[in-house]
Amino acid sequence: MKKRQVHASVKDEKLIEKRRDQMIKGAVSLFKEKGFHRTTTREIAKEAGFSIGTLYEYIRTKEDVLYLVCDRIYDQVGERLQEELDMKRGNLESLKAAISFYFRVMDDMQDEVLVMYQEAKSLSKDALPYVLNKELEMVAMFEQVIRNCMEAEGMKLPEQEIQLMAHNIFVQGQMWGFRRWVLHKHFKLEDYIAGQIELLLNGLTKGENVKHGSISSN
Amino acid sequence: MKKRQVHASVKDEKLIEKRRDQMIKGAVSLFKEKGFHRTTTREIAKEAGFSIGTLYEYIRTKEDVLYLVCDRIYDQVGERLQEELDMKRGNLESLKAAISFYFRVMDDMQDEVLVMYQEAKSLSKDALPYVLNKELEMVAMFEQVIRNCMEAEGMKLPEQEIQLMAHNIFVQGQMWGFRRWVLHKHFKLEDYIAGQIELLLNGLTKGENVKHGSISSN
Amino acid sequence: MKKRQVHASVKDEKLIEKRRDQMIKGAVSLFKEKGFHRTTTREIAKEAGFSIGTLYEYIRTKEDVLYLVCDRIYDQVGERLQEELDMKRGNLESLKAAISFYFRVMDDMQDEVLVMYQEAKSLSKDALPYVLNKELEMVAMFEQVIRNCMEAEGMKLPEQEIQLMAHNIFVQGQMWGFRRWVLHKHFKLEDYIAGQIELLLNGLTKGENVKHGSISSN
Amino acid sequence: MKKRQVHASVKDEKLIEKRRDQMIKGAVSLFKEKGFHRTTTREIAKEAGFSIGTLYEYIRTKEDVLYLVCDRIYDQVGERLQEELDMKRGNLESLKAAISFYFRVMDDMQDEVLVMYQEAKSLSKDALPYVLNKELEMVAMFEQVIRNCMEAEGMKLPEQEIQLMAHNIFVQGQMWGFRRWVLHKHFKLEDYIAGQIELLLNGLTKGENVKHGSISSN
DNA sequence: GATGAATGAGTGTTCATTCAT
DNA sequence: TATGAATGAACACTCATTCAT
Repeated sequence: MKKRQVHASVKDEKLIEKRRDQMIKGAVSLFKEKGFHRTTTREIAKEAGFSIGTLYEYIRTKEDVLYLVCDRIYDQVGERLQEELDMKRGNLESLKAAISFYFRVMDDMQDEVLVMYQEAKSLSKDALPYVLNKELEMVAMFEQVIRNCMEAEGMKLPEQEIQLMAHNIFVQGQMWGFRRWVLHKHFKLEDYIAGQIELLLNGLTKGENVKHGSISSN
Repeated sequence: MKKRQVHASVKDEKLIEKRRDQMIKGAVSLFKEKGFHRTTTREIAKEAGFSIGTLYEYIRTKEDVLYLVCDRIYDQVGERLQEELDMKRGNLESLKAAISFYFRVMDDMQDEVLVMYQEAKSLSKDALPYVLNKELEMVAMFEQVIRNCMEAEGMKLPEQEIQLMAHNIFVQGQMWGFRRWVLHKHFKLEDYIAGQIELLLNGLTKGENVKHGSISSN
Repeated sequence: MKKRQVHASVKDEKLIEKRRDQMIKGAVSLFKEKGFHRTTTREIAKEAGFSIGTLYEYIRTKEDVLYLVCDRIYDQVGERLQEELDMKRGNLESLKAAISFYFRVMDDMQDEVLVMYQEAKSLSKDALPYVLNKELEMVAMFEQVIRNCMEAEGMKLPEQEIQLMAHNIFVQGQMWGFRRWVLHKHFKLEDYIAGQIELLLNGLTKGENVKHGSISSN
Repeated sequence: MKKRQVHASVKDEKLIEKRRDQMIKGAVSLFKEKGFHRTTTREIAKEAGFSIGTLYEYIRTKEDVLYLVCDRIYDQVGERLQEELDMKRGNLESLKAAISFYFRVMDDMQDEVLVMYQEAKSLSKDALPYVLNKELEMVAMFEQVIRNCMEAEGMKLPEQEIQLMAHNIFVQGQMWGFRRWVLHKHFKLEDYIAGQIELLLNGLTKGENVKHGSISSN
């Protein structure tokens, strides 16, 4: 899916990049605090460090800011995840590592993810599919990791359950951000990661040594 | 946590109940379509079947409508779930039944849940805790079901993992609604329920016959 | 051509009529002074005697005000002219009377006509044809008066010249308003009327006694 | 009346001339399409072929552009008319020729005239008199042609009617442009010219052969 | 209790103009 | 002399809320 272009009146590409960086950074911080709708374009401009007129040299509508924010966040998460996955071979260990890495990224980008998560629905019918597609790509990455893992470990899981597991991993990563109000009270990141991996994978390791020894029947 | 009172100028309690029913019904339908911020109070009044003046006889601010909506939805979900749980004894089967029932309720109330999910963050700092608390109560209900189940089946799971699993169940129920754009393309409700139960519980049933036979180590 | 409806949020037709009267009166005065584009909606509201919010209860866009103004002016001019024409039989005298009457109306409504004349072009592609059509109707009224006159007096003029003469009369009426900066310096209304009638009709009265005796070939 | 000077930062007179030519050409085309107020300075600069910064090296305000445009148009019309009149002796034939020539010029410069006609009112109180004065000069030229004609043909017309006739000629020329939406549907330029000349002059030719034989009493 | 006209602070967006490079 | 990024005052329009009837 081709990247949706956001129009800028300014020509200098380097400058556009720089200004949009400022803009996105400011916007994320404001959106986190008060949400997209309660944030004014003037506030975004001010937070970014320039005037309202300048803001509109780099976007066409307020919604463009939201799109830019979502686009940026997905790119960053996606890139970091891709890098990690490229390095691994694809056995059970690397699945765990991928999940762990992803959860850490989500922890790292909590604010951004929370914003995107809550505000993405405000994107226009035009921009939304592009953003949703990025989600699917990330889910697909997890699917592939799971498949590689299954093969390496000689396991089998119905295709639908692989998809479901991938979705679950993806959502649980976000969950650490958007349910922080409760989760962070009861879990440290390490515990959350360990716990979720345990819950996700204990079925896969049935009959083997359960690493964290957390479940024992009888 | 005591119920937050929404002020009404009108005295007749029966009337208040009736008017708020109309209001909530209309609001849910509008919020679903365009979100809380893009819906005007006039539209809510019109959809509810009375004038803007009358609307303000039963609420003080627009946000009150959102609160009323969220409150109502949680109450409905909570009540239905409680009823179901009261009927069961608490073994593995009833855990599965509870999850299944909860997922079906979420499917049934998809629109409402989606709305609440996306708009709850717009609640004031005053109203939000009350609503979040309702979430916690529901999560706690699942925790209890899981604990009952563990005991009945003679299993053990660390307290943290029980909490985590309860959260996962809760979020996966919502997920069926808020990720419908992709999930409904690949899963029928029955498959989704079966698949999630499988993934959630396969670790608990290690060594037993796996019902859906979906996992087999070499 | 059916009347273009301007949307009002307010229901009470009497009130709409009253408020729009205020609005049009204020707008004409402002448009005359600074033109449509340099007049702000707030100024219109203020001049009309109510708030900006109230203004927008009776129109949808600023352009609606212009349309309302143009519509009203044409209606008034048209009605007054029609009344006059209905009373006359249609000989040369009544043609003169009609021209004279029309010029007086234009003098009376100078401000309005000037405004309409200069700002009508700012109407949307949607509203313009409706207004232009009203012009044509008025021109057609003059055509008919001329034709009646020709017949009554036993004269003949090619159809095209009748049309042209009607256009000329129409424009010369407006001209008294939009070229007032020069005409009013050199002519009193009476002189302007007498002079134009003389110039318009001297050809028709060739060979008869020329009433104002203004032309005499050696 | 001395020419109003428009300030330029640039010194090179040749360059100023060249840039303003570009500017005026672009502006006329834009004003014609969307009017003065709806045209932005950026658009003018772009259409002229240089940057917004450069535009402001040759003018001080947007209104200067309008003034420059109006000035240029009047100069062109005036010059062409003067040339024509200088060649004629001043009898009835040359009056007709002058009118005919003027109407053709107005047809030729329709766009420019329309623009000027509709937008001149947007000139500042400062610039307007200068432009209006140019109109008066042109009207005066017609007055003189008429007077010459009267004398040459041994006719008499009161001074006021000469002035009026001159105004009428002037306005009828513009009318061909600003009422084109209706006139061009019913008249070819030739017919319009012939018709108007007929109507304008038939009174003057009473008792002679009426060229187009269009009027006959009894 | 019900109505809906009135209000005006607030919002997204534009655009003439400036000035450092 | 030419450029175009930056500015911010100004604008059209919206909408939650009030209150007289």
